[in-house]
Formats: sequence, C-alpha cells, structure tokens
Amino acid sequence: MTSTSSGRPRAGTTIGVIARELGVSRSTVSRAFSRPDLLRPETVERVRAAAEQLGYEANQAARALATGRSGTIALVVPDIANPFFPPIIRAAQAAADGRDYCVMLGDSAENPQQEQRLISRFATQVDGLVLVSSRLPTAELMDYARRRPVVLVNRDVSNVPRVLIDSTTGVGEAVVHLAELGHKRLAYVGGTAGSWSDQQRRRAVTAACAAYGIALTMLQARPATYAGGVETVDGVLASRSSAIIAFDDVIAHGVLAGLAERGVRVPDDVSVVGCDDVSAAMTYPPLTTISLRCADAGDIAVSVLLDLVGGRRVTDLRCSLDSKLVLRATTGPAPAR
Amino acid sequence: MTSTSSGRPRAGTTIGVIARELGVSRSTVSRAFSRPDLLRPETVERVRAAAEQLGYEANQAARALATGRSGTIALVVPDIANPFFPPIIRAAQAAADGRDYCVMLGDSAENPQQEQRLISRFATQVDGLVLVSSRLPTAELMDYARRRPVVLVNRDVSNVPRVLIDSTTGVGEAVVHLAELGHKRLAYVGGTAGSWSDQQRRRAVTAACAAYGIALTMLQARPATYAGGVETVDGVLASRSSAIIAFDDVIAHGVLAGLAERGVRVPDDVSVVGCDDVSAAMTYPPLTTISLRCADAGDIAVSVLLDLVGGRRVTDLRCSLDSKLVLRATTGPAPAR
DNA sequence: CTGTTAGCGCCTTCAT
DNA sequence: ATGAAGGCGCTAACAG
Repeated sequence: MTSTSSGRPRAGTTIGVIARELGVSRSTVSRAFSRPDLLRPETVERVRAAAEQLGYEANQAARALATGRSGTIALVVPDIANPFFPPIIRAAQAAADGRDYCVMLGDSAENPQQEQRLISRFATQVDGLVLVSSRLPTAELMDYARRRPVVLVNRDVSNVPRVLIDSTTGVGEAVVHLAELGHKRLAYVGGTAGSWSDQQRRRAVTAACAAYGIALTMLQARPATYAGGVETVDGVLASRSSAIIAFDDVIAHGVLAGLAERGVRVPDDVSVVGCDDVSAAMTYPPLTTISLRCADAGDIAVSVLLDLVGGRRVTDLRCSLDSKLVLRATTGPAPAR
Repeated sequence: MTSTSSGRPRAGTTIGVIARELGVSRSTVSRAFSRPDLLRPETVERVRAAAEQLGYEANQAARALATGRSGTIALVVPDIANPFFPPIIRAAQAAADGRDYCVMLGDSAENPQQEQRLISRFATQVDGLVLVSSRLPTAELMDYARRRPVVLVNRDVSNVPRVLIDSTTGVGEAVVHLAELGHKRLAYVGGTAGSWSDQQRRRAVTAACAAYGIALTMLQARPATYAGGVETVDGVLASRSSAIIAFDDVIAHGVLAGLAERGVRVPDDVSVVGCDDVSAAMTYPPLTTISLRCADAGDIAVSVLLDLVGGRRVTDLRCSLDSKLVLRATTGPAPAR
C-alpha cells in the first residue's frame, strides 16, 4: 500500500475518461491543468479531485506534440566523473526541477564528435540546451544557438548567452599571496590545452606575474589529469620555481603526489595552489585553492535558458562569476635560496 | 557553415514533406525508419537520402505518443556531488546512449520525499528507471517496480531486479591484510545509517573481525561526509584502535585529516582503509581502499533495464559485483604497544 | 466560462 | 511492397 489516498495510477487514465466521468468536455479537463485561470475555480477543483481519484497523470508526449514544448532541457558536459562538473550538474538539475523541467544528461567523454552527436540527438526533443565547457568549434555553437535556445557555460562566444566561471580575480589573489610570501619564481601547470578556462588562467597568471615581477614558467599537464600532474613535476623542478599554480585541484593533487615522491616538502620547499575548490577541502593536506562558483553557474545557466525558452529575447548575455583565493595548508614562505 | 553536407534541419520537416517530395505515402517514409525490413531496399535508400537532404529529424514526442515508448530512461541518485555516483552515472549514460536511449537525471538530495517526487514525475514519461541507493521504503519500491520497469542499484529488494556493488570480499581482504600487519583493535566508521551499503559493510567487518579475533568498535560518521569523518576521530582514538576502515573514501579522508590535526601519524601510528576507490588514487597520500565496480554497476543496470523495457521477462534478477582491496600508502604494521 | 472542432507527427492495422 | 485511414492524448482557436 502506498501512503497516498488516491488509487494507483491505472494506465490509460486520460482526460477523456475524467471528462466522461464528470460529464464535461475534454477541453475543460485539459484547461483545469494547463490554463486553470480560464475556468471557474469550482470546476477546476472538481476536475482535479476526479483526476486525483482516478490516478490521472498527464501524458507528456501528447502534451509535447500538441504544444511543441517538451518540458525538458539537455545538459551536456565533457566528463561527469571530473569533480568540477557534478556541482554544476546538481545545481542545474535543481534549478530545472524547481521550474518543473526535466533534464537530460549527456557526457561527451571530452570528445567533440560525441558532443556533436549528443547535441543533435537532444536538439530535436528538448526545449533548450546548456553546454558546459563545450569542445565544439565556435561556428558550430553559433549555428546551434541560432536554432534552439542554448546557454554556454565556460565558453565565450559572442551573441550566444553564456555564463563564465571567471578565475581571473582568484588567480590574481593567488599571485599576490605568493608574492607576499617572497616567491620569485612561479610555474603554472595548465590543463586541457585550448580550453576557454585554461586560456583564461594562462592570461591571468601571465598578467599578474608581470605586475609583480615574478618569473613565470608555463607548463602543461598531459593528460590534464592527476597522472598528468604527477608527471609534470620534473618540469616544475627544472624551472627552479618555488611556487606552483595548477589548472585545477585534480592536477594540483597530482603535483602534490609527484613532489612527495621526490621528497620535496609542501609548503616548506614548494607552495602549491589549486583551482576549483571542489575536492580541495576534502583531502589531506588541505589544498590552498581558488574557489569557483560552480553551483551558481549551473543555477544561472538554467534560469537564463528557461527565460529564453519562455520567449524572452536576450541580447548577448554574458554573465561572469568571480572567484577568490581560499587559504589552506599548501602555501608558505619562499625558502631561502 | 557546418561540416555536414545536408541542409540544416529546417524545423517542420516531417515525414509528410518527404513523402510529397518523393511521391510516396507517409507510411512508406515512416517505415523506412522504423521497419525498413518491410520495404524494398532501394526505397529505403531513396527515402533516407531525401530525409538527409531535407534535414529531417524524427519527432520523438510524436513517436512516443504513437508507440507508447519514449526512448528515454530515468536515473535517480541521492547526490551527484558525492564522488561515488558520477562513475555510475557516466557508465549508465554511455550504456543508454549506445542503445539509442536518452537519460533523464534526478538528484534527490538524499531526501526520500524529493526522491518520490522525482520518480513520480519521471514515471509518466520514461520507459524505465534506474534507482541508485534509493532511500525509499521497500514497499514503495516494489509498488513502483510493479508498474514500470525498474532496476535498483545498491538496494536489495526481492522480486525487483537489482545490481549490488558488493563490498564483502573487499572488506574481508582488508581485515585479513590488517590482521597480518598485526592489528588487534579495529574501528569501523560507518556512513549513512541504515543504507544498504552501510549495513552490508557492517556485517562484513563484524564477521571478518570475529573470524580473526580482532576487537571491533562500531562508529558512525555524522553526517556521512568529510566533516563527519573528521569529527569521528576522537571516538576512534578513545577506542584505542590501531586501524580504521571507513565507509567510503570521503569519510576516510576526513578521518585522515582529523588524525593529522591531532598529530597522529598514518600509517605509523594508525592505519586507514577507505572504500569506493573513486577519488582514492587521486589524492595525497594515496589511500589504501576497497575498489568497487561502480562503472560496471551503471552499465549493467541500464542493460538489464533496457532488456526489461524490450519486453524480456526477468525473474528476480540479483546481480552482485565483487570488490577487492587495493593497497596504497595508508596501511602499515601495527605499532608496538 | 465551457463545448466543438481540428490538428500536432508518427505508427499501424487493414487493404491492395 | 506500398497506400489509405484511423488513432495515440493533449491543446488551441473559435464559437457560443
């Protein structure tokens, strides 16, 4: 027995049977749900009661066919298992749910072809899409956006609405912090080459280091994973940097592990800063990192998308979310030379 | 410009326009896609070419309305941001995609009410559901399963198909390993109270410790998070255990942090074992942990579900996936008393 | 305020 | 092997 008092939804309870039961037309039943404002409140109530009692559940497919809207949006990400994305997905799903929308999830496995396939598949059956860290060419994204509502996250394409998780301020703070600790040589360990985020961070470190007279070595974790972070350590050491800023927390942890393997102490010998703050607090030693507003991004992206779906014309929306440095245990004074 | 040679999908390309274009009936066009075996190969080819050229995309809603099947399944999890789930989700999505199905994702926020809401919402519009670590009462799950195809992951309800990520063997191996290292007192730090997984692990440690004459202290991280793990450390220390098995890697890391705060060395003073092996390898120090076949679970759950959807009658399927201990850096010989 | 009348785009018997 | 006709369940003018 379920706890609800209604009879269990017998398949095949349509507006038709409710209508017959109540001696009204099917339109009336339909309106009781979609446009109750057009009905006498009393009627609405009667219909709803009958529906409840008969275990009626609207058929979404039928509704979608009739209205042209599915009540569903798509969300595609490069890799669900990368801890950067779950907070975004979670917030996006919650936001959609709050507006009575469902979300279809796609994982492109960092593969543009797969991403394209997913988008084409989804495009025909959702009201709009959120594309996170898309790996697709700009022209293609503009193309998609022209046909259906699209919101980008962490991809800056003019004329398509986008929310950007901006690490600039956080990176700046990190460099200042390191400079104040007396560091003179810094290494940046980049992530996915060419990604919007990586480019942004490269620019930010470059600018900040220039401003503070810090020598900067540009490295790249390949692949952009924990293992890639481990391997990058030789390069870091070769550069004689006393501080490292990594593209993300995962790579930072790889760097940490690589450093430890070689007997380099953190933060005594070398300081390390991560980025994302998504697993940083849950690991030992606690990683000093740049905290990003990922959840906000998911939430906002969906809100914007649903506004678009609702017909609001948005003119080149570009929402930038700031970041900040969070001090924990992996940074310290530069060692004496 | 897109790379495909086909014209861009003009909205409103239906089987009707293809039919007219080719001078055939709509049935023929329809069959070219859904039942090509009923058509002359040559006809199929002609139709497909025209469709391609006109940028035809089947309308899923219409198809769903006509056939009663949506080509979509639902996947609901308690918390996307918990690193245990993404590998499952990822594999499930990939498996669905491979069979041309879409997946709707729901996050219940560990909340049974929310889970119920999501399920009701989804139930009407998907062909089947995968429920991961469901927090719902058994009776209710059976009820749902009676109406639509349902596959459970990590929840053992008889007569509903389920795939269980079994930690028993791994826990056993962990206890043996610890016993061989000379540990006499062990603490188990449990997770979400009452969850299937936690119960299973409790049983497994209890049995193994009994077999090896190890004194066991049962603790519980509350909440079942990193922070909860940190706080549980006082209890661990009070029990004078020299080894700890934690419910999952996240809690294990909390324990690690708590231990470090109090100056307890790992593994010199205390050994720690996690469970899941999902973030364990990507963190420093590398955590000895019980490796679970999460991705397999997602994959299998979806396969089974789609078999069910396809009409195969499954009689009380119960698939159990074994686990194994993975040695890394957080276990060592018991300290001399 | 409510009923009537047409579809939405596709699939599917039933004929041919 | 293909066409004709009806219906899936709902919404949306248009009347009244």
